[in-house]
Amino acid sequence: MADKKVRTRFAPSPTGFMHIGNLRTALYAYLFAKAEHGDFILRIEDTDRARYVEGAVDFIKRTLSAAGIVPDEGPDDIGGDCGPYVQSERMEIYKEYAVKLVELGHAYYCFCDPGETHTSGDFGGYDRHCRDLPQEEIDAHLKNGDPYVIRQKMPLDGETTYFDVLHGNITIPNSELEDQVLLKRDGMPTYNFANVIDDHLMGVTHIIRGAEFITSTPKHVLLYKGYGWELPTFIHLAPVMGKNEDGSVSKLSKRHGSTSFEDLVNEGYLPEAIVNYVALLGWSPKTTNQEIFSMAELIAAFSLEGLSKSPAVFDYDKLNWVSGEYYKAMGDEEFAGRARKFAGELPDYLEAHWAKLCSLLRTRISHLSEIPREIAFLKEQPAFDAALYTNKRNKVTPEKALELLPEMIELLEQVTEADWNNDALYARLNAYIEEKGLKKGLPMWILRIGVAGQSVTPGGATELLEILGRENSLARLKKSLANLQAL
RNA sequence: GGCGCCAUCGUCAAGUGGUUAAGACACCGCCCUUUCACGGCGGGUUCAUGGGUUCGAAUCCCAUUGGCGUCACCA
Repeated sequence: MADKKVRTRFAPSPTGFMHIGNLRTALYAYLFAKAEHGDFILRIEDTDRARYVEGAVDFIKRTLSAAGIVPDEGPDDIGGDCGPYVQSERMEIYKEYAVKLVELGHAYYCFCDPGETHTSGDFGGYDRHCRDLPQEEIDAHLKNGDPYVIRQKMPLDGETTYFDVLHGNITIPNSELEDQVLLKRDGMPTYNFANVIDDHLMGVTHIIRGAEFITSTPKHVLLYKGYGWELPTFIHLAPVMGKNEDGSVSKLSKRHGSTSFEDLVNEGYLPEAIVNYVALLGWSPKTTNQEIFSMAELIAAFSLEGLSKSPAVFDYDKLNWVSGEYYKAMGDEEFAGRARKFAGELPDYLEAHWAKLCSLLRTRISHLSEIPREIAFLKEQPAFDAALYTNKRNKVTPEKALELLPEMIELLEQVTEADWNNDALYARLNAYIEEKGLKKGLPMWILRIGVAGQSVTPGGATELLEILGRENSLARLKKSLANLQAL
């Protein structure tokens, strides 16, 4: 038999932000669909009126778009043949199918008040009070317009088994299954019901979702069977974890830091880099050791076999590395443009040398929000300890600094404004170094510390001199010398 | 607690009965170098524990332990 066209879906509830775990689920569903030349559907599961967040649907669409995940079908302008793609707009459909399931004998009306206790001793769930109500009683309630819910009629014994691509056969005793509500008192379906109806009606062939649904899937399976529908293929993804202060791990959440796509973008991580990293969290390519992937490359490399069934810990170190790789591969001009708004207010001399500064920053930064810290010393010369003039390899000591700094200041004062650039300064200093028979690292170190005031800097001595400008540099050096002499 | 899922370096992971147990991040060392970074080279650390099965087990089975999930008119 010819394989049906693959259709996957991402079905978020509109809660206002895109958690990294959700982003990964969406990404895998998208990658699989595209790898199989199938369709990827976006469906909004907004059946919980209490949790609805205004504008959340647009937010989800914008986020997916920024991440490069493009739905083939979905709400509003996205369109498609299986709409509407927002569950709150499909209420008549759920009602119709719920009633149908009652007729099929796999569901029943329940008139119990939600406030009443209806649990039985050894069984934790609903006590099935209304499961076998006489038909006349049901009709009377209905005729009377009494509020009701529709519950699923679970098998009382036996077990339910289904196949999961990652986990193999999963079997749950039916005694664990509650007669769950399918249609709520307000007419809205529950997740467990709407999900099945929509996945079937929308022709979803592969359900890719989080592992938290493993134990509720038998309920879904019973629903499919109740209607006589073909089962989709299930793929339950292991969760994304975060590392706690004490070294333990738990499901990734706010307390682990920035854990939404939006947060990460705001911190200056490239969307492509985030997607790249997240793809590798719980999946690895089968035929390559490649680490850096474009979306097209991910699609080409993706297969279900590469999915991991154990939880993965979100690692900022590796994200930083991936992100750094993207910036290293980026052109100077594009980097300068993206980086500018992270730098804040800049004095004129830095504004003038922004391009140059960025070329130094680009290879030593993992995300853009590191920039203010990296360039703070350029805005204002930090106070520093003379001990910074100490470097073993270059034989640098504060005494040496005291000796050479005056000479170098004198030499630099002879350089004109017009010649004040990296190459000319370097040539000038080099001549001085050769004349004195010094090791290059010695005076350069002293100069760099003197002008920067900190041990680690983006760029070497002459590069910093150029960026700071003649006047500023000389002022800084003189100040550093004065401090040194005062000791 | 019942039920279920998971278990290879600190982290992401390859591995599907016979390997010196890949690779990447991080870490350490060396080289390069006007610092750091980049780049190059090298290094240490891993099969949770205990039983089986087998000539042989990270790979199969069982138990233990641990982690996680789930038990809503939330999704």
